Amino acid sequence: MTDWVKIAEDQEIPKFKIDLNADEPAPTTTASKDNEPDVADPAETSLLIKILGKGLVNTKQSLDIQQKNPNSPLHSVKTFEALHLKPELLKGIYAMGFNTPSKIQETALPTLLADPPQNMIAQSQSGTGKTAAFVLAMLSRVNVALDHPQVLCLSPTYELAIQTGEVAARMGQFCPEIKLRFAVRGEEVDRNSKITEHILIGTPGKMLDWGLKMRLFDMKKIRVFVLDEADVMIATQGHHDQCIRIHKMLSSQCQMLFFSATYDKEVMDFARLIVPEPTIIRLMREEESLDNIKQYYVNCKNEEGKYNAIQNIYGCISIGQAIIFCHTRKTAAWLASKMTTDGHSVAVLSGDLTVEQRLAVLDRFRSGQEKVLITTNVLSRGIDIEQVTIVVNFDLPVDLRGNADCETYLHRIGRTGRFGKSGIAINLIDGEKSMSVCRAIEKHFQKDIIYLNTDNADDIEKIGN
DNA sequence: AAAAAAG
Repeated sequence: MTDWVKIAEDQEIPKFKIDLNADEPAPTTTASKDNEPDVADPAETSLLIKILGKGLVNTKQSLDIQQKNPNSPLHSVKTFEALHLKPELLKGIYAMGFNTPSKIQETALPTLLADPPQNMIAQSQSGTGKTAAFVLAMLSRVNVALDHPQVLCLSPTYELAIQTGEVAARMGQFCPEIKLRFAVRGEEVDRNSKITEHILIGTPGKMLDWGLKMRLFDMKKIRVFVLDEADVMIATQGHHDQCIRIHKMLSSQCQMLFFSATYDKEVMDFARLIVPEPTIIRLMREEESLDNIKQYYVNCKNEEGKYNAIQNIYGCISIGQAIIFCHTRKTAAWLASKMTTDGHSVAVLSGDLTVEQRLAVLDRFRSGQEKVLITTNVLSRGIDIEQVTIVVNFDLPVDLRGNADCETYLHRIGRTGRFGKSGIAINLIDGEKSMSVCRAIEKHFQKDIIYLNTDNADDIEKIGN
C-alpha cells in the first residue's frame, strides 16, 4: 500500500452530519440507499452534510463560513446574472447558448466565484456543464494587468486539454485581453523567455517541464488550480506523481478545484487531505447518466465473432455516430485495419498516433465526416460529442488483475446518452471470463444488461427503441 | 493495459 493511502487511514476526520434543508424528508435518506454507484461506503456519506435533493454536500468549514457570512456561497443561483460576473464574461456565456445554469453550475458557481476563494471537490458527470463551470471560475479570476500565468488547468489527456481550452476560448471570446496557452505534447516553447499567458491548460508532463524544469513560470503565482478528471489524476496508478509534484509547488493561497465524474473512497480521502477546507459537491443519481442508456451484451465465440458482431451492428449506425473501445492500442489498430479492408469507413485514435494525427482524427469525427471511431481508454473520459448514440465495448474494461473496471465502464458509456439524450451501449462477450466481468458490471450498477443477438436483424432493429 | 513527458 502506498504512502498516501496510509496517511489517509491515519488521518482523523471529524464526523458530523447536518441537514441543511429542514423542509426536505428526514435525513434517513442521507444513507446510501438505492443504487448510488459511486457512494460505496455509507460511512463516507455520514462525514458530510448534504442538501437533500440538490445533491450539495458540504464540510463543516464552509458551513461555518455560511453562518458568519450572510452572502454565503452556499446559496445556489438560478440565473447567470445573479453571479455578478464581468459583462464580457456574461456575454460569452450567452454566446455559447447557455441560458440558465445547469444543476452543477447552480450549486458550484457561487462557491467557485466566492471571495475569498473557496476550494472545491466536485463530483459531476461531464456533459452536465462542469467544464463550463470551472472555466468560468478560471476566466473570472484572471488579472490581465499581470503578464504571467495565474491559472493552471490539468487534464489527463491531450484531447481533453484541447477541448477544455476550446470552451475557455469561446467563453472568453469577449475578453480578448485574457491570454490562454496549451501546455501539451507538441507545443514548442522558447526556453529563454518566460511565459506571459494568463491561463495554462495542459497535461501534467508538459506543465512540470515548463514550470519546474525550465522555470518558465512561477507556480507560486498561480491563483487557481483546476484538476479535471481528478480521480484518475490522483489515483495511485495514474498521473499521481506528476500531479502531486505540481500540487506541492503551489502557494497556500491558491484556490484548488477538483472535478471528476466519479471518486472512489480512497481517492476522495486523498483529495480531502490535499485540498484544504474544501467545499464538497456531489451531484446525485438523477443526473448520472446510466438511466438513459440501454445496455446490451452480445455472445461471441472469439475475436472473429466479435468482429462479425461489429459488422452486423455497423449497418444500424446511420442514426448517429459510434465509438468502439478496445483494451489495447494493438487491438484498436487491428480492428480498424480489418474494417477498412472490408470497405467500412472507420477512424482510429490511440496513443500510437502523433498529436497532429490525434487532433485531425477527432476533428473529423466531431464534424461527422467519420461515423465510427475505434479507440482505447484514451477517450474513455470527458470527450463531448453530442451525436454519439452507440458505444461498443469491443473489450470490456478491466483493471490490472482482470477484474471489472466499473468506473471506466461508466465513463465509457457516458460518451453516449449525453445531455439527457438516450444512448445505447453494446458489450461484446467472448467466453466465461468476459461474461463474468459483464455480470459484475451489471451487478455493480444494478442495471440490466440485456441479451442481444446480432445475427438476428430484427433484434438489431429493436435496439433503437 | 493506457496515458502523460524529450523518456
